[in-house]
Amino acid sequence: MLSDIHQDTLAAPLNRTLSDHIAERLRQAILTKQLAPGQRIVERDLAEAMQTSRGPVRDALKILENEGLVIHSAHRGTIVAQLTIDDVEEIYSVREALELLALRYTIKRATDDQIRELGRIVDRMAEIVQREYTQNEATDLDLEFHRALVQMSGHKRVQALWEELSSQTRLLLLTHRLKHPMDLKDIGVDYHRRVVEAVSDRDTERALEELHKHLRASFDGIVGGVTDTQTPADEGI
Amino acid sequence: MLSDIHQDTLAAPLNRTLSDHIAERLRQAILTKQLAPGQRIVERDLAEAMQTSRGPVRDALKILENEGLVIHSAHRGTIVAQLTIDDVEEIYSVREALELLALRYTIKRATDDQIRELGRIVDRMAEIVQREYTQNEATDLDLEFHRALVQMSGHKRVQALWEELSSQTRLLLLTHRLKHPMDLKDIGVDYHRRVVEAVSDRDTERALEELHKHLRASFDGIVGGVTDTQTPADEGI
DNA sequence: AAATGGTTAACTGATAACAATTAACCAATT
DNA sequence: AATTGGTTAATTGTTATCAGTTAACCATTT
Repeated sequence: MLSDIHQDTLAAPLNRTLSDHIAERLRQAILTKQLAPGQRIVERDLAEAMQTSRGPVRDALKILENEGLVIHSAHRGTIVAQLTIDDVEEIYSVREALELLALRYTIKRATDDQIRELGRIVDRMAEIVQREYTQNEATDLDLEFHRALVQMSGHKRVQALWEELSSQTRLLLLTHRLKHPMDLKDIGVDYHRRVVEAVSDRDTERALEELHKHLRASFDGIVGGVTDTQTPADEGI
Repeated sequence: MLSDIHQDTLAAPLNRTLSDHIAERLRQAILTKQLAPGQRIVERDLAEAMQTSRGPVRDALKILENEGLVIHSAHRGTIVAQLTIDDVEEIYSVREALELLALRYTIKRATDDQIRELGRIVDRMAEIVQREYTQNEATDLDLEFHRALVQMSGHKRVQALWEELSSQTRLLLLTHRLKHPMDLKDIGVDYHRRVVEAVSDRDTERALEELHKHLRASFDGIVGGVTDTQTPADEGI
């Protein structure tokens, strides 16, 4: 019988190409600061380290370049991107524009079931607040909420652009929160809850307003009081 | 003397790599419908046609994939993208979100000189309206205005994302306008003029409103009355 | 006739070798 | 001392070749 075959066996056609693997490993290395901002990435060395050839490595670097995690210039090579305070503002402003647009579509298109799913993500945030949690967990759950919101819009281009930005977002959130641990109650639960309620009521204006307030608060929490906009984000925030 | 050297000699460091050349030629081929939507692109054949090897061709295809002009899936190859009415709505909604965001920054940051430059683009539109002009010229000038607006924002990420979208925008504008030629007065001059005036007055709310009205009118001009959202844009609009 | 299974041709994914460019270094010059 | 010019090592851009995957085709079976 078909149903005897485990779901995963069907769902995983092992379609991922070698470039995707390498891109994922590199992405993790950058997010965990094993590769420092500004550090040079040499294709041959990386290929050797990954036990592969330069072709897939070049493809992987192209992927990361699109995500803004590395910067490439012709004949000169590739370096790990450095985020300045200006970049943080850029990332947040674009994120807000994309998420507000997505929200309009989500309110129009999401089923009640999907919106309940959104509520369950917030419930999980409320749960882990009660016990021990790492900033890593908190950030993942935070992003999971926003990703779900964008996914439910059904807007393919917004989804794609948001995913491109998400790596940079995660990088700057982690960078900041590891230095200045935050109470998840402040950054997440309440704001998110209010967004879900407005979406559930299909109240577009209120939902847009709540999401705007949340993102603004999150942004202020990161750059609060910083004036030197040229300093790399590692030092400056 | 330095000034004896012609400007172009300095400005063109011949930095463009082969991949960029191929991407540009392919882009033109797609925009001029020499490559039809849905048509398969075979790497080896393209390399031969371009008198080069598959490496640069693969790089070029990655660039076009980012711009949404082609679609690639692993082991199966690359095809020229087909735009449906749904895609047109997606492109316009994202464009609007990005351009409205850019506009806020442009009003804050652009110098009076830059704003006058914007006015001169509108003047050129007004001029060619008086004489013969092709839909191609009209579309280029239209996009040039919006590009300038986005460039003046100084917002690197919005600039990059807008450029990614611009190829698709140009494709759908040309596709439509070649079938239904439009009077440039309707699509451009007046709307653009009002945006420039609002920017010149540094009146953010009015500028946002005018740009919104312009984009909405442009969108309606394309999809007006179409209900079958799945039909490829070539047939449907 | 429709569905299944095996076979093959076409094509992409990956590797390895070669060519072109850059940047660092040092000597010579102003 | 700063600038220019040539030289070289390191690294990327490009080409050429091999390996793995897909999809079309045809024979076979139900």
